[in-house]
Amino acid sequence: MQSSERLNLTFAALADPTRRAILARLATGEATVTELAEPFEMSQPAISKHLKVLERAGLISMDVDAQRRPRKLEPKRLQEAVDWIERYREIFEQNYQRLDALLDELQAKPSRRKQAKK
Amino acid sequence: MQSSERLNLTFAALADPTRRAILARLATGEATVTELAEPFEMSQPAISKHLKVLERAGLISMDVDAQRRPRKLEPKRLQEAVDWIERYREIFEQNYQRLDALLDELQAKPSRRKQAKK
DNA sequence: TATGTACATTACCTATCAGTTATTAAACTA
DNA sequence: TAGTTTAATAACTGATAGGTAATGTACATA
Repeated sequence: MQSSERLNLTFAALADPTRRAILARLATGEATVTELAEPFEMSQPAISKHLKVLERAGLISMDVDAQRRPRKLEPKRLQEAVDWIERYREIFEQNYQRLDALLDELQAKPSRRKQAKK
Repeated sequence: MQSSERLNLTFAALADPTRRAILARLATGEATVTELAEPFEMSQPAISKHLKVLERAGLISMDVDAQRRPRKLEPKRLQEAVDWIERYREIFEQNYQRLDALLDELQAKPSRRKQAKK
């Protein structure tokens, strides 16, 4: 799968509060579907759907234990998401610092700041 | 707005490749709608809609310059998104390290690893 | 072997999303 | 002032998301 496609799935998966809560729970350790469903006022199939979304995004994986299907967190895709954001945030911060320096320099000389382009 | 609601909007906004490309462009500096639309095979209203999604999420903001409406990046919400992810990734990594240590310890004694619960 | 448990799958509904074309508004320019 | 540029808005469409209830399936156990 393409990196861009993976990011689509990852960010879409993270956009739902139920799914974020499931990930938060799984950060503390494996859990079965019943355990994961317990805190929510939602049907079991609804939780299974959310789990499928998380699985397609590669954020969690499944084990098999008799009729139980414990899920666990897969942090790799979380890291990819962070990496994407950080890259652009850093470029921006650099520009911002350059802009700041420029504004400081202009202020040192007779001020022309805040003047609109005419 | 609630923190959870903000994360919903932020991650949903990041889930679209066009919107991520717009953010990437804005990381290098301000740009008008026409400039932002140029790389895409998409109508101007479509881009305006994407910008509205990014704006609602607080990821960008708008200036006014005559009939132009230059947008710029607002990195605060990007940071919030990173913070959310990192929190749970870290908890997980800690557990993972504990698990590793436990497995090492078990391996030092007569091995019972990989035995399924019966 | 019959029953209960854990979970997946299916069919369905409604709301939202991502795009379109057409139109409108505001500001610059010849 | 007439025409052009920049961008927003409205109305429409098809696809997808998130939920439901009903059903099916695999396994454990009495």
